[in-house]
Amino acid sequence: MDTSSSARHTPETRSRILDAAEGLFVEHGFEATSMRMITSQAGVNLAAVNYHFGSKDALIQEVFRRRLTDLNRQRLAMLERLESEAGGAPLKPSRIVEAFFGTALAMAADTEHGGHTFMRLLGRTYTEPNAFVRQFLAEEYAEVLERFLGALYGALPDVPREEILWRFHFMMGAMSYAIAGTDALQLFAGKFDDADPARMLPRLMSFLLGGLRAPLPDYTGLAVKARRGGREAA
Amino acid sequence: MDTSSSARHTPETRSRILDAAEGLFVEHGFEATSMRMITSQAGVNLAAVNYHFGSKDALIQEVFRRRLTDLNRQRLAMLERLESEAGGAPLKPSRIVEAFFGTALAMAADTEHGGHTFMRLLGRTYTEPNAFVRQFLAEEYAEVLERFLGALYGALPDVPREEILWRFHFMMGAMSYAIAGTDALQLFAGKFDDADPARMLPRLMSFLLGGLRAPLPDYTGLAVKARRGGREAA
DNA sequence: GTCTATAAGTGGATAGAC
DNA sequence: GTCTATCCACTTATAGAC
Repeated sequence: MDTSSSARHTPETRSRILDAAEGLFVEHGFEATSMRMITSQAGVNLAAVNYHFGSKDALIQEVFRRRLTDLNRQRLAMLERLESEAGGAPLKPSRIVEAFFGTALAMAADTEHGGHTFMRLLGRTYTEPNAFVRQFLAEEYAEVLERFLGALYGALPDVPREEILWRFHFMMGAMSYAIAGTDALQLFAGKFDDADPARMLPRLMSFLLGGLRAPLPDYTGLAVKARRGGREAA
Repeated sequence: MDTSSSARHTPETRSRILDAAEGLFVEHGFEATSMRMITSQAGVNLAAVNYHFGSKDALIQEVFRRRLTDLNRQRLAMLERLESEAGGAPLKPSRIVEAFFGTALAMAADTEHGGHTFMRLLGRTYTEPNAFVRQFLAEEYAEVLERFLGALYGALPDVPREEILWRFHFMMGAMSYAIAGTDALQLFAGKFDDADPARMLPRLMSFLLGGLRAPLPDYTGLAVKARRGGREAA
């Protein structure tokens, strides 16, 4: 944000800190990453973080804002292009899904400029315990989420909105694991022969669309009251 | 609350600590949860954790082991029952998926004995940065994962194993978000009208099976280079 | 803008009384 | 097994020199 001409002498310190923080947050999480780790990784002085960002929390926020603004702008632009091309007609669900998740996967495929690192971080942060981070993320996402859900409601008029909502949520979970799984997860470690990022998009898209267009669930036979305790053996 | 006023003997100190830790880990994460928070929530002395478990890391491990052993035993028992019922014939994919994810959702529906709390924690922990936690989880899951993947390979002989592997991974992501989403996520906050846990199983199952049985992705037009590990699927 | 030094506080872990 | 009192490594954040 600081664009004063006198600050020209150290133009990199800010972004060096952001890059270092991004990488360390992915590797260790927010709490386990100390200011000392960040500044030493970035090759800057310990006090620089507080000078440039004010606090650790503000730094975390800026790590997300810097990339998320761009990602969500891309998403909205893509959706608007689809809508103007369709000229009032309902969009194909596959195009909507691709506009939302394809942009994310494109960013995740960029290993050179930190996009991959960031998307791993983002995927995990949806379920982040830190309340302030979740709150901030929800605000950053509010508009784009509203727009894409609205587009899906229009594209799938026969599917109850509640189901679309849940399925969109499931899709976000699948995507997070898709990105995390290529290198972060130990669970499937050594099992994947083919983790080519270029194949991830068609791979994930098939799965997502299959799930989105699946037959609606059958709720008949469910007790009205929620059952609890899975212990029972019929 | 206080059961005995005379003797401060608390034979259940261990489990009180485990319960408190489980809840606080979900709410704040491992790093942000201090021993002092845990012991004060459990109503026991600070030193009790180190006496009973040895260290904070060992406590974390025990929080998982206590429930995961049971969950995975249920899963394997369910799978074995399916296999013995089928008598050598290949299983239906839907039954396999239900055996794995249905047991997890049943545990997540149990809000009274902490199952719900634990499943939220578990879902997040697959992508946990803490290496020691991930490693431990991978070991706990090794057998059950091997067995269920094998069953799916047999049930879907025409689908390349690599695709099944990825899709299973996607399914786990969807399930994690399904469980987390009912109360942890802020992103969709206020949007869900119907978060009835009893409806979650059919809801999620439709999505998962739709994704698992989706048409295979079309890789034509993608560059074949940049593959690692070298094994080519025929 | 960058640095050193330090303040003010929290973390996990333990020794030793009971 | 449970408790108190404590150790000290390590945290974020800041004051003030350059």
